[in-house]
Amino acid sequence: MAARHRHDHSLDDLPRNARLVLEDLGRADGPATAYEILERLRPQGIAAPPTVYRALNQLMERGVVHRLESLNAFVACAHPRHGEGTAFAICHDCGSVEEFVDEDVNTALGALAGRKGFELDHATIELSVLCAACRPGEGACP
Amino acid sequence: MAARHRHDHSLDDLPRNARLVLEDLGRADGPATAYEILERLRPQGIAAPPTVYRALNQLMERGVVHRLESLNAFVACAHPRHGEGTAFAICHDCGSVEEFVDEDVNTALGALAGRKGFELDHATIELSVLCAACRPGEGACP
DNA sequence: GCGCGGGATGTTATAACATTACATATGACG
DNA sequence: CGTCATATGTAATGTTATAACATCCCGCGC
Repeated sequence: MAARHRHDHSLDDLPRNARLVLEDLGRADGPATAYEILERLRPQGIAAPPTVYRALNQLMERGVVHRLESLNAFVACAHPRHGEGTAFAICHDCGSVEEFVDEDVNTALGALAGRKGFELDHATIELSVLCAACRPGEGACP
Repeated sequence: MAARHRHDHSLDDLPRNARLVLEDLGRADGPATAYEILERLRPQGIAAPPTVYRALNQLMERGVVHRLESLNAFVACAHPRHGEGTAFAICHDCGSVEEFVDEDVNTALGALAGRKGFELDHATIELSVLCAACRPGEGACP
């Protein structure tokens, strides 16, 4: 692979608002609701919810942002290019989120769907956990 | 079973509103939002959202109702007494929901949590699928 | 250049989902 | 009877998400 192709999912060709939102989520280093993003980007000229939701949809289509259904919040993807099979562990004490891709889980879900005759489109896997740092005896969360 | 014990998870000792909501979800035979339930139970004297949400919380505590995070909706539990490890397949064409408990998936998730040092509290597993009836060549959905 | 088409954006309003806060009732149990 | 816990009623509000419509900007064929 010589020179740098302009490949399908380059982040360089993001629309302005999507780029702003992605940068904001990157700085946040954790989940954020659409309205939190909105407030933080008001100085940048983002003024209303549809602007944020449109940007988030564009980013989710590219797979660089995920929606956390159990929080109604969004996170920047920690493993770009993994595409499907992403799962999240959400600490119910400190709110930290860890993203991972687990082959065993995906295999089991694929097998399950197959047995039932379902065509699997997308899996939402969100674990409510107590993270290592928040387990008893560890002191406060990060 | 001699005389009727008052055991922990009897449905007989549900508060009035919880029983109404559970019966409604049973009749619905599919997911319903809190506001849909509210509208259907107005004739029974249910008048405001908190009444419905309180009843749903009581039912979820007993494990006889589940919340579908990806739909912001609720379903009566199809497998009472299974407790944890419940997953849902939601057809994005016809909206039907199937609930199941899969040991392989639960084992894989448990192992994953263990490796990461998480204490697993609850898993949200929701599959967006095309159900057998909605797959191409099958005609319309139920 | 000009028109035209599609994506992106801006803006107002409203829909849909959920909770807070406080008042009132009901029923078990000493 | 008092009081404690649970359940309920009700108004207001908070939070999340979309609809609907106007406008802009830019690439492309002519």
